[in-house]
Amino acid sequence: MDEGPRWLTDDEQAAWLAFRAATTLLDGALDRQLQREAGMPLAYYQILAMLSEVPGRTLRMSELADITQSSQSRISHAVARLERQGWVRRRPCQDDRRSTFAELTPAGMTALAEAAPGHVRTVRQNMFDALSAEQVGQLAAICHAMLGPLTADPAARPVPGALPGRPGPAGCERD
Amino acid sequence: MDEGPRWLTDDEQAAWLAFRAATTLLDGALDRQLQREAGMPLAYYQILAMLSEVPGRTLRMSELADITQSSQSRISHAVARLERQGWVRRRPCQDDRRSTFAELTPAGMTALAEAAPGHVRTVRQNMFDALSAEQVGQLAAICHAMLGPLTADPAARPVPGALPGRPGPAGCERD
DNA sequence: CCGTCACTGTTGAAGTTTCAACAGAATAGG
DNA sequence: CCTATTCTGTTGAAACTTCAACAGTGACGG
Repeated sequence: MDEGPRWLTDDEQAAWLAFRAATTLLDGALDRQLQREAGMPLAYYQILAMLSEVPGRTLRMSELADITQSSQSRISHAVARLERQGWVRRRPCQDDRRSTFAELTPAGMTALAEAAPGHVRTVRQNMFDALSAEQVGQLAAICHAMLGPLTADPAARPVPGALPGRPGPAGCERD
Repeated sequence: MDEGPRWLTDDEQAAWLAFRAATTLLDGALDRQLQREAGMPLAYYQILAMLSEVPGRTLRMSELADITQSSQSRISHAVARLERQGWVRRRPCQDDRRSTFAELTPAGMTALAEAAPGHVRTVRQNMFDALSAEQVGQLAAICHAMLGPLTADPAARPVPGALPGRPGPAGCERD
């Protein structure tokens, strides 16, 4: 017989509330700082950041969606806006004509370079400056433990149809 | 002379990426589960949950905004929708006619009670089941450490000029 | 009393995300 | 070859959040 849900213990409840408060406030602080000083929301900054760290500064739309833990639709809308702003350019993929490349433009690279210091400063102030080196390690371990179920559970992933594992064989080569 | 921003160390960078991924995926999983099984987003569930845990199941709008770490505008829109749905009722405040009470209705209490088990199950599956008791304690300590700067920095709070402490005895000491 | 300022909450528009439906292209099978 | 299925990405509408402006109320000082 099912006992009903196992509610959270007092310790878990306390951790949960603190976790929710901290992540919510941090997200808001990062978003507001970037909007104010760089004119872009955090989600768009992360798109530019991911593109900047990849050879050719180019990724397929679906790779971008995977890396940023967001849906294809969201990426499509976001890249459309970043393209209007001149920070990203779309290019067709020759090997697989279903795919589209998103490429960071020089203007986008500049915008990212100007936004990065303020962003890192905000992350430091609200997170790492308050943590010991030991706590940083603990946090990494905790987050990796969470990523297990989170990446295994299909209901936890943004796009319903996606398989648990990555597409596997890399299809497209860039440039 | 400014050294430029202090970039993240490799350890910090690794922790940061894992933290971002874990919190983003967890948020999405919780939101999708509630939307699917209870027809409400996580933010609205939390409003109902906060109201349910308070004597009289009633809070002022601004208290609700503080507790849920959200803006007054967001609460106003959200309560408007919850009211249309019959889960919350607005009542005028006699003592201070600027204020408005938000009261959880019996229907809202029922909806919350039906949504709670699935929500707790999702939290367990994606978080606490993957963590040891020791890690739960570490996480709580880490989040409390982050809440220091996050609640101190006025730029980190949703509404500019809001009070630093909730029911704090010192309240608003500002001149 | 009056004027000024702070506080509370609402509103509408703009921006972002989600959702469902869709189209084009690759893939597998008969 | 032909068809069905899957993959990739886009689109428009609806939902949610943010932002700026606003109205009503309370608090304070002259």
